[in-house]
Amino acid sequence: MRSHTCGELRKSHVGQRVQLCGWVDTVRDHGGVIFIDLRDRYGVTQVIFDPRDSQEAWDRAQGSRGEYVIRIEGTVEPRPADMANPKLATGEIEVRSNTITVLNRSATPPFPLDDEEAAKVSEDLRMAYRYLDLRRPQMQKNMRYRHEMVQAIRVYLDRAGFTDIETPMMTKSTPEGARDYLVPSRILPGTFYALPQSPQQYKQLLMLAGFDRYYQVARCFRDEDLRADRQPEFTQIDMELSFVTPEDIYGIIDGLLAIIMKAAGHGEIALPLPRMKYDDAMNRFGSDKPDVRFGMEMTDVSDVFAGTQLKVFAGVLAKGGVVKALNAKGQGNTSLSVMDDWTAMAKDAGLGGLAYIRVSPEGEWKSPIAKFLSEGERQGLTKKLGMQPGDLVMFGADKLATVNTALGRIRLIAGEAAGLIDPKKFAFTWVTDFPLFERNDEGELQAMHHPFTSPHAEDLAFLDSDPLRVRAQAYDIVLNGVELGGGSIRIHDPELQARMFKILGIPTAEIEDRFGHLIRAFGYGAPPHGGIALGLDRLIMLMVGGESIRDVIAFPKTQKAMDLMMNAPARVDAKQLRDVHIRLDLPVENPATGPASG
RNA sequence: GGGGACGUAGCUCAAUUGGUUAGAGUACCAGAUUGUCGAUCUGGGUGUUGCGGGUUCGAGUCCCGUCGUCCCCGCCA
Repeated sequence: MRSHTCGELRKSHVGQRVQLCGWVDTVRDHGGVIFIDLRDRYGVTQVIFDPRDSQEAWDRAQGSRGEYVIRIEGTVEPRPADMANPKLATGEIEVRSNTITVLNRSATPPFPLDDEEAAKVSEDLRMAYRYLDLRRPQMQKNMRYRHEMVQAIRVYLDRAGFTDIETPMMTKSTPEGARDYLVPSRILPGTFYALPQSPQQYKQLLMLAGFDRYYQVARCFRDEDLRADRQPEFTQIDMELSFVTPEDIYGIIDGLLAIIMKAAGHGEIALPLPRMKYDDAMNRFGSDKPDVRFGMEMTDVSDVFAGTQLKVFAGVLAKGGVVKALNAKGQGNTSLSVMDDWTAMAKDAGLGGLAYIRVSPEGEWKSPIAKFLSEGERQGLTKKLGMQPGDLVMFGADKLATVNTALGRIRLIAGEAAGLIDPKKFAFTWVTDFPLFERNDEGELQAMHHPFTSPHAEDLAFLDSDPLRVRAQAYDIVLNGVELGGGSIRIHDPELQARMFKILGIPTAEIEDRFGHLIRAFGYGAPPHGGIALGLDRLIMLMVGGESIRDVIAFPKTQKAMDLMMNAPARVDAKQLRDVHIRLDLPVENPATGPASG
């Protein structure tokens, strides 16, 4: 139907007879001559209709409206030099047309389809008409980027000897971790499949099967609450390798990320990517996914306050807590109302409050705590924090973990407020040596990563005596404060795996029921192996500078996990429920509300 | 589950202390217009103020409930 796309005609095509197809972007009717900007995913070309060329074509052009689908035939002509449009790649030419076919008409779109206007439109409307939203150049670009990056990843991994293997979407629920999406079985009444939270066990079994290097662009499902960077279904670049150390994984991912940065047009990055131990990440940045685009690290000032008159700090230190500080350089003029907001945030994060000192340009310390500070403490703080006139210093005092987390959050918003975060910068870091276990709310041990994660060999001695001290061979890759992915070296020894389950307090019968297949498999010669999974949506989001992974997913869900275009989830027929042996037990208060079937 | 922001024309927004017929830009429709490219000019308001209830002489505005979207906390091995 077409000889060219709407993005490719140049001066070199002048004189050629061409056929173009696309959507009407705009119609400019001058009474005589009519201009139509014709758009497809490749670009925009100006088409000119003159009644002297063809009255019939002119009539149809005049009747065309935005988003009509048309096909035109015409001759490529140069534009007079002063009428070229530098905003268009095709701006030096136009197509003089005497033939136009309206392939399809369009209703008036419910919102403007140009990027600038659409950015202001409420997101629910864009989602309800996602197919129109996707017509916008920005969304076309995002989807195209996504495609190109996945292509680059596949080529890279193929060359590195990886095999792409699909694993089941209908699998078995594993009660740890996230809530599962369940699929009822019709054939076996009362039983359910679960959609995979990740292909974790399958990929480990593939190592056992001898597939050496596996990868998959894997869809994963987690029934948890949504965020800007979390969707109930998302995509991972999932991989697993046999006979590897963490170094091997770092090397492969470093190379992969370098390729992706290049494919996204962000140039070369220095390799190897920087690394940081988990403890350092927590102590310096207060996060296991530190944003290392800027400094403003935490400093432990407990020693400065060793004999302090300040009761709050003294009390914390007496109980074995710490006092840590952030110096927001040059932010001494931060308003009290902002400080109130940040204090509320600190309290929300578990601190009793947020002590702070605003240093005036003259060097005067303006602070509710200033009068309690001794000269020695003043000097100690000045020296240790490099305090200068105009600085803002904030303190957190509590248990180490609480202070770290709370000040870590304050660091991010204070850094943002101070304009320290360069949105064009890409700062990667590995975070290594995660703890193997953590305590949950009930005080029980649970696996920080997952129960198949291998402990550090040198920490094995503490596995029973001091499990919280045991480090895992687990690692995350972080970009600009976003967790891009994580993985670990797995346990391949069935005895150690059984020991892990025991330490985690999983009863023997339950181990057999939930993991018996895995332990049995590991009894048949499991190679040492490890892997990693990268969140593809987050990666693409960061590469295209998006605010949310919804920007890089063609058909995302809302915060209530609804698809506003399909109207999913929806009710189903009683017969469908009977087939899968399900009887509904709905809350009584408002049975009429909720998503209607449709 | 909790905290916060928002909901008025197709879209983005305005509307004084609760006060007359709810406006503007844009889109849309009609007409004019032969070099525009955010075309221009003239004319046209197309509205269940998300929904339900309440207070009031009178509600877009106040109160209660509810629905929806977004951000954050919890949650996400």
